[in-house]
Amino acid sequence: MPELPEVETVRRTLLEGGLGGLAIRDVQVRHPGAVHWPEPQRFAQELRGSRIDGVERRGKFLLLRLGDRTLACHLRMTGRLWLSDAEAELPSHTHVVLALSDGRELRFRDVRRFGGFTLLERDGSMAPPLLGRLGPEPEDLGEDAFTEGCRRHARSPIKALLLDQSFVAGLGNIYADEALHRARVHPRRTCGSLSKQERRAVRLSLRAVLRDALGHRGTTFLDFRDGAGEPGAFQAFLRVYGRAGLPCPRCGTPVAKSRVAGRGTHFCPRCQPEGE
DNA sequence: CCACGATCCTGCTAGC
DNA sequence: TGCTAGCAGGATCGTG
Repeated sequence: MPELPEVETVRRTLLEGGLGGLAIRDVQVRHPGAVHWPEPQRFAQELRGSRIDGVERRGKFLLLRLGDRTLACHLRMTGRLWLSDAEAELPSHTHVVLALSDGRELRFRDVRRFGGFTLLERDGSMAPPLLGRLGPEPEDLGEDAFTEGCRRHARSPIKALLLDQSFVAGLGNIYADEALHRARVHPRRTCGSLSKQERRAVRLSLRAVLRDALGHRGTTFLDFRDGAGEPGAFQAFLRVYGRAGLPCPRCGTPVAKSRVAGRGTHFCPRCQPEGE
């Protein structure tokens, strides 16, 4: 499940692969559900001939700058976006293919079909609603904003707040669990119950775990591949996510798993006590 | 406004 | 061994 470090790794590898400056020569929409706006025919028509001036990221959105327009892509659960030789076999579930001016292709594949593209209109309308109300990047999440978020959602578990993209952009299930473990805060603790020190620990842990994960080019738990088709390496450094029953690397207590905020949630019952 | 459950989708796997 | 029910979850929508 691509989160901030994975999407940023895709962005960097697409640029390293030379995507910047190429033009889109042709557009093939093989599954219409992968194009959220506009209708596939107009989508293809409008992209044809556009030059890719840059590749940016905001939260978990990849943003391809095309002159005065922007093509937004969200990978959701299983989306992949990568540069490929046109001759390479087309994998199953490849929903969109952009033929590029150097003969290669930018391909989008998404087994679970949750992800896809939105072409942002020049006037800013028809952006994915979320894109307009994304919270700050984790690096820019300050103490005051964190405190305010905890006040507004005082009765929610802290994990739910971390997953709320309008509070902070880019976190998903893996890094929410990992950050809370580093901060020694139980995922079910309510936002309103956190002390100033605990809020600070969570906020700084977010930055730390995302920085470490980016340094290892993201986590490949099942599906993730970067813009060159390569997996990440951070899965070897996960402390709780996907490690139910295995020893906590800090204290040796078996990692527990339960449901918090409707999500599978991993934590160390000793390092992250639920009470207090 | 806020909290939470259902929903989408397909592949994997635990369990019978 | 083979089948199936349940699980995985990011974001949205509807309900209370």
